[in-house]
Amino acid sequence: MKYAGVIIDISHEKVDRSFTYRIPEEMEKDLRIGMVVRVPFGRGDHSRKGYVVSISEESGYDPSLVKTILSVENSEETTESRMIVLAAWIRETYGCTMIQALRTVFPIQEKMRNKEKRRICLAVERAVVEEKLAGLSPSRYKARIRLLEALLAAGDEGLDGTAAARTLGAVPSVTGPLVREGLIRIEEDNTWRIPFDRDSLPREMPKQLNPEQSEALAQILEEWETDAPRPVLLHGVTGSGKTEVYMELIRRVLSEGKQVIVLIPEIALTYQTLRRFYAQFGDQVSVLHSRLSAGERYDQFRRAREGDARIMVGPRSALFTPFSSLGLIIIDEEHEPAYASESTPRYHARETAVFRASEEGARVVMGSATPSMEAYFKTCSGEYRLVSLKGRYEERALPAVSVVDMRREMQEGNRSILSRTLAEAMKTSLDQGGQVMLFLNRRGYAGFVSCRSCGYVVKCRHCDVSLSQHRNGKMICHYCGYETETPVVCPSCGSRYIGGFRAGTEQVEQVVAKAFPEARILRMDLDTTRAKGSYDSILSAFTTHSADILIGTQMIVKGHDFPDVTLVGIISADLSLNESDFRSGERTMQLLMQAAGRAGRGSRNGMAVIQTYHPEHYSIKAAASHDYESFYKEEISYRMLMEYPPCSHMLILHATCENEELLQKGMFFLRQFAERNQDRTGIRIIGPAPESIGRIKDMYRMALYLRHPEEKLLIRIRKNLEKYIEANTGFRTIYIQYELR
DNA sequence: AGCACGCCGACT
DNA sequence: GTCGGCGTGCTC
Repeated sequence: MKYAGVIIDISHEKVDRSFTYRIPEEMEKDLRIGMVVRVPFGRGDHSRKGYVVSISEESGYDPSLVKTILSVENSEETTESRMIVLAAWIRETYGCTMIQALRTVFPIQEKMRNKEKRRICLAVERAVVEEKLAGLSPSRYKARIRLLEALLAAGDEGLDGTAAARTLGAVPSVTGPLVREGLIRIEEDNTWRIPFDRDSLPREMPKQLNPEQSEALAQILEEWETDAPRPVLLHGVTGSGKTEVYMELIRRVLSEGKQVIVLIPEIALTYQTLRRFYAQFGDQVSVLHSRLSAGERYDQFRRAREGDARIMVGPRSALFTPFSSLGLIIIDEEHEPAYASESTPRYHARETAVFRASEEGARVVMGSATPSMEAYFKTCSGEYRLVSLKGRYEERALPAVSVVDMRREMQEGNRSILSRTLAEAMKTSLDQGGQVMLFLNRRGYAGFVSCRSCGYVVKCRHCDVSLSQHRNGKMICHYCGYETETPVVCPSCGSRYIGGFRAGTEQVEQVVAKAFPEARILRMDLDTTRAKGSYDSILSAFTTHSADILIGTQMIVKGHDFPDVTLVGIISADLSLNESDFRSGERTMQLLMQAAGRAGRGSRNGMAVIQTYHPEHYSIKAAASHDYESFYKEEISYRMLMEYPPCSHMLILHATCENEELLQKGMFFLRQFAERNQDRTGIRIIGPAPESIGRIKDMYRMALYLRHPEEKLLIRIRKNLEKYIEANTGFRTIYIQYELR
């Protein structure tokens, strides 16, 4: 006997979960997830529409109470059913409950529920209502009086149907008689708001593609002509004009009558991206971002569903736009970590986009100047098609990059954060009226220990990642849990100048202020941008040249163009290079290339200075010579050797618990459970180890890593783990998330 | 959401 | 008593 999990198509929170139904034998063969069925529901066994969200052998509910599916309503694919299939895939691949997956795919839950967003309005003159009110017995018609009085107070606007039902008890048994009497009217709201000011946005004609761009376009179209078009990776240096190629592709897809999703990595870029797309495509463009109100988000999804919008621009979540005939998904800056969700389900937008596209017969084009190892790896295996866009737009030269060896600075007696090369370059730039950006490529907290004389970094002997310094003086590996004492002298050269490496923006600001007392300095980090609007005000102050030097973290290198910037200084490439993460080399290369790309965007040529204790490292050399391919070759051999993704796959169990001891015990059992699968499957287990931030808000955090070349096998092991955790009450207070990479 | 059930005041 | 409005809880 087979059973189906069905979500009832009633818009209400309390039935927002799946109900088990028996599948009649004759349906067993054809029933699929996402299909619309009719099921008996509630006391009266009223026949209702429902969506099949799961199919299983067990009922998981008292079988004597389980009812049977009446019929298949619609075996055709609808937009909604396709989104349910997508949710089922997310659940299967990344590990979460169906409800969590559905919430991800239909992110505007509350508003989805009020499908017929109703308003209750008065249907007659106020005087008539007042007269009626006076005639009603106050003790008998409490609910009606309450409603009518509220309507009188509300005026022409009327009341929101759902809100009135909740606060005033305006349920059908109350409104029904009043509607029949003709006193009130229930209206459906049918206008939607546009979450941006259309009139402020300029319009422009399509730009002519240059020969490079035309060639790239031709290659992509050639791929699209094949029987099974592969996802395309458009690899083009910053400023090579990838957006123009996207525009041309979009124009073609629109002319086929299909729709387009444009993914961008973060909100900060939304407005300027929207501007460019609106200029070309006008009202067909819609946006989504997290600052929209629930109502605005809902309206954008509805505009998409009803064909009013045909291009959706937005972050990760825009991937779930309910287009009926999706033709193309564009993923801009494909390598950005923002595409990986950090909450359950931890889906990756790139993979999810490829899945959605393959289900719906759409194409995927992703672009980057510094592709992720994952995407580039897939172009090498032939799974994706690589299209390169060489040469910078309008022939602007890439900035000259010089790498400064900080060990040498130290030996020659300069112990300042600023090398002599950087200080001189800053002086020259400022003297010539240019602006300077100083970049701290730090992602939060860097706890590594290194030697300032020789550059030695304390690393894990098993995992080849940096160890992190803990409060108790121990050094810990965040992958395998390996522990060692913090060295007092450098094990490599014997120097005493070994210790935690810390450089904050404030510290840099002080040093710079001392060295360049006349320069106007702006600092941009989490502290200075906490207040609302300060982000934009700092950036615009710098754009208008009311400051000479901008010091900041990651946030200063994204998006904005500063034409007067002639020098970009990277204070220490080691900050990201020595992060305790196997991606540190990749991230460093990306950040450095991006930062260097900020210089010389205007008419003047730019220059970048990278300070480091590892001038020989391939990530730094590649960034300095703008040579992605040679970086890729080095990095992929490291990933291959260490069996890190994309050469192998990794299932990460993130566990959180208030009780540290219980957490450790639980993780120990999970490791044991995994070990029982080890001989048969050959998975490699690392950890458990504390997460890089071992405690947040009094919750302890640990991770366990399982590696295997086969993604499918890890998914199977995850399912077994889920069952094991479910069956053991000891895990009740431990919150576990899965991440698959 | 929509239905049943149970409570409570009003009226035969 | 009992009728009917009204609040509450449940639905595989």
